Amino acid sequence: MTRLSQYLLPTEREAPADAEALSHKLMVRAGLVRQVGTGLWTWLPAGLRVHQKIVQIIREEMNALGGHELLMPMIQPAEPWRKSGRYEIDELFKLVDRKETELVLGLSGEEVVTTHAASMIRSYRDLPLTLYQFQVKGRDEPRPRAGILRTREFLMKDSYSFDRDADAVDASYRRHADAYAKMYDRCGLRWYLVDADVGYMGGRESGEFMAPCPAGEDDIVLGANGYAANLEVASAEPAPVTLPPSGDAPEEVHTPGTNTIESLAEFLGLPQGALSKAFPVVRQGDDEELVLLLLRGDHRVSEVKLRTVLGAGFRQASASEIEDKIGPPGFLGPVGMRDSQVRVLVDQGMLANEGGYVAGANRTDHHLRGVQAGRDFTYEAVDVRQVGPGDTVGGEPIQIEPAIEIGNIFKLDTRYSAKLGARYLDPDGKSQDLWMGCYGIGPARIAAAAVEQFADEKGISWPRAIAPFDVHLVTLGKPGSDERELSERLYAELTASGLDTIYDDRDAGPGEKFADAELLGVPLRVTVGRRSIAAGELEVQIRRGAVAQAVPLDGAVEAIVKLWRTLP
RNA sequence: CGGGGUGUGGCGCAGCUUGGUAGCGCGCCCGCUUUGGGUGCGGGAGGUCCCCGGUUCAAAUCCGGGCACCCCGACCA
Repeated sequence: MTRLSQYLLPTEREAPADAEALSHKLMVRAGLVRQVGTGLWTWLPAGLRVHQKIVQIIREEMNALGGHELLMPMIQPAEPWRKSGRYEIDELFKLVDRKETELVLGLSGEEVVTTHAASMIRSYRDLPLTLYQFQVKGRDEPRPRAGILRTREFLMKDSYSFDRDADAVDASYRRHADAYAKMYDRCGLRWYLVDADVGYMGGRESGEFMAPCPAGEDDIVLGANGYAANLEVASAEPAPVTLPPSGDAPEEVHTPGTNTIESLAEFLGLPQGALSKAFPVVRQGDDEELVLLLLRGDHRVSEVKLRTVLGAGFRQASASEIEDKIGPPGFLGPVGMRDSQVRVLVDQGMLANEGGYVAGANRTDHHLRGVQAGRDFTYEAVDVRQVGPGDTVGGEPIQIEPAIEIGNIFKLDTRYSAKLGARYLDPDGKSQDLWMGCYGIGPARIAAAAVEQFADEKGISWPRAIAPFDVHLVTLGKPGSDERELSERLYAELTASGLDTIYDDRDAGPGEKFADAELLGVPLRVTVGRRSIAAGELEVQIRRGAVAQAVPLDGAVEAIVKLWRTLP
């Protein structure tokens, strides 16, 4: 029973002044969510219905892939986090109880589930196994933002697969990817599965599910033949650049005061792409190493790709390190370095063009013209460039779109099982590490993405599978009127037909009721007014596109049910 | 963590420069009115002006400290 006169749906005419993202504004205005503190939100009744519908879709698909639901605690002992090496993560909420025991708020569930696996999974006969839960996750985010999009506490479905070996992990991973595809399709979203960095989860391979929309925090790169990748890791062919011809050897030129790419390009009258940019970086770790990275002057470094290439974190080299081993900052190049042992990495975006680049001469106010990799210096080719507009994949220009991350899947392999001692006996009776995968999905982000993707100037337009209600019944009649009597009957019949119906029986004007209905975004609006009675029909409006149609009163409920089934 | 901004009734805001009994629109309550796009008229309720301290006869306003929240960046399964 959902009569608006007795329901909590606090709609607002104006968005909170500090809201920026469309989903943030609309979800607050439509009375779906309310803020409690930075990154902390309450789901109000109508919003919770959306959330629960999404949760149910996810649950059904998890069960269909053979997953078993369980529920693990959100408050967890710190010890397994120390063992896994994740206790130091800044986002991890740490707490201490009255006995001074160290605890954490789970930001995901690997530590606990792997601890369980260690004690409960003994034999290859117990495998494969997939466990999942819906549990609140806590994260001490450096910057919560955009309403419900990045919060410090949120419900997440996290699942974990346990297998015998790498091939079996691949199969579990594939099954999850397929299940996720079904979930997003059922939720009515536009989405992509993209290549991604593994981040602090660690592991061999990961994929991110991304819903394109303006409020997206990430950028995704889309190209020909289904190419899709997070901008952080994307690869593409750069737009070519015309280089001046190279002579037999580099030629030194006097370039006073040109210690930036812009000033040098201007001084020489060349495009920035004809210059080479030098990045001296130090690979971090026990065996720190200074490396010189070269990139086309008009290209940018992807820090994520560089980290992958180096196999470790890195930092900018200090001025003294640069002076010591390469040359004067601002005029660095691969030829004539003070220490010829410095490794030179060349981004492959530089290698595709004929001719010679301009590079620093390792001498103040001087550069070299006509420098060619291989001929003039030895190098390793790498791909560390951040792709950009104008690049191509398979000959077609790429597209770059902002997107919300709505799910993530990882092949963890033995990264957690080895550290937490989760092992099984194989058919030969030998003890082996368990092979794992983990898979996360956030219902709140699916809701926000749906709002972003389908809203119009009047409000939200939910995909029907996750709408808070199926039908929004608006009565324009006063209590006691014929219209009201008809509305009451329709409300009962619609509800009996299985449609979740919200009934606007408030004592309010038509404009207000229509505006609220459009803001809330229920897929079908049924209006009952004097007109309806007179014409013997109802006005039924499809929210998406605001298309109205007349439905004869006779058999109206059946017609509405039928129409509803055709909606996106 | 760096930069910028904001805290005044449920929401959106003015007032602060130049100290003097706190205001507007919307919403809310009551009555009448209106009933297919936030109708009109009348009456009314509601505020520790973020907090603490200071200056002053007097502080929303000036000074000091703190807190909260937002945006950009860094960061971010």
